[in-house]
Amino acid sequence: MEDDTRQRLLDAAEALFAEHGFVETSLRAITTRARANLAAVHYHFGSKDELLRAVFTRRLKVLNEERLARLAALETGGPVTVEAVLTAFIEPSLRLRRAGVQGERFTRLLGRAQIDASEALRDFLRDQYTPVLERFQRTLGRTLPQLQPEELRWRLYFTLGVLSFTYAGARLPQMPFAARVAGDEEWLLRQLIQFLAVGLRAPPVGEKTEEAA
Amino acid sequence: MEDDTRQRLLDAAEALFAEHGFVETSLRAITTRARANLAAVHYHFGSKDELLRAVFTRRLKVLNEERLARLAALETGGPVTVEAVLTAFIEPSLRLRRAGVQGERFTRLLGRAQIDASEALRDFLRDQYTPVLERFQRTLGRTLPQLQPEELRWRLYFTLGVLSFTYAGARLPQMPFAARVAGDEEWLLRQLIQFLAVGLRAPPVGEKTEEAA
DNA sequence: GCCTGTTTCAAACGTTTGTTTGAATTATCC
DNA sequence: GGATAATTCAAACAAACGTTTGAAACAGGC
Repeated sequence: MEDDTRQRLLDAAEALFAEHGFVETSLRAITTRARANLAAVHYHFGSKDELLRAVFTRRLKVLNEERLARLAALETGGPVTVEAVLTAFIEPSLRLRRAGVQGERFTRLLGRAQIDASEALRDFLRDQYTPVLERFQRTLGRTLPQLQPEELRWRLYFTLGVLSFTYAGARLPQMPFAARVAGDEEWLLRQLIQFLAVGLRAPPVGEKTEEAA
Repeated sequence: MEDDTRQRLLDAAEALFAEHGFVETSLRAITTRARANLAAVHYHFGSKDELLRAVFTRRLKVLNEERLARLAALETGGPVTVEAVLTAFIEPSLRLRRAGVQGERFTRLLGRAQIDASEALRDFLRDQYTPVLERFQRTLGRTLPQLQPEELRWRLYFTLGVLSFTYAGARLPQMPFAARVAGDEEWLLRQLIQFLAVGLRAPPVGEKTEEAA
């Protein structure tokens, strides 16, 4: 059981980072939860920052590879719908949620990181995300040729905003959440795709399209 | 110049909290930037937490009151479009951005807080947001009677996700941001409303509506 | 059984944090 | 202008943090 401690540290860190954030989580809280010694973090990972990166690497690599594979598979066929592209991007992460409480914690951490992330982590995440986001944008642009590149980028930005916010599980007053999300990812996926697909497909703004009644 | 220091502290805290987050910002950094003594924070506000609340209160109160006033004004007339409701909610905050660098910092802080917020701040924000969100939901529900309450709530949730993400200014690889947002809030407003309005208006899911080609 | 490398452990390190204190300074009023 | 209150200031406080250390415990190979 040499790297059993390693896994327990990753699990504990993942849970606590997702729940309380990176800086608010102390190494003592992590090692206590993992039933490990305080120095174990530095022995196995070197520093707190590298522990955080390890938490991301463990799941993000396979996640984004699956996304890329799905997007690539789409383009071998004929024309592609917006819904299919969205599904290729969202479903892998949603499947992670379905897989268990640890996966759900990770997606929460992932959503948080998009806004929360400190300087150092941002570079790391950028390296991880750049390939899949560029591919995502390219595929989507081919499906929606009527959009100017800049307009497409903004709508992609909004899309990622919805996903980050939802994954992060931002608790809002009177909002659904706790009751619905747990164990009902199919409903959530359909809601997400329905909302995002029509938004992406909306006619370009150009001039003002409509206004108050 | 008794409460001049107070204002300078609020400005400095607002800027630093928005840029680096609450916990990552030390009182020493704040007081240095505000050209005030370290103890000034406790003299004027009592604690770091209360300083944060004061930063929010200063602008959030008038912001949400303006939103409520606009929504109320809408309902005096006849039928209301989704675009009008969205404008009533978004425009006041976007006007804050337009007003100057301090307003932009505040919206960034506001967007961050929706995800970042610690336990204590969450309760505070809930109290501030509950009235306007309930009103928002009620008005929107009347405009979109075909949506089940739960479906409406989710789409509202997605909407707030887009806004929080955009205000927070989450920097993504290859994403637009720096170039566009500054000084071009009209374009951003139209983009937001175009994207969100069609999403809110999308037909209810009920059964699956479409799938991969 | 001994040796070598890996892993764990308790203890301490130096910083930084939010907060408190009490005196010094400045403003306000009569 | 002297008394009174409001504000500023330098200095120190205890607590918590990430990190380091060096010895103890354990592992597997020969």
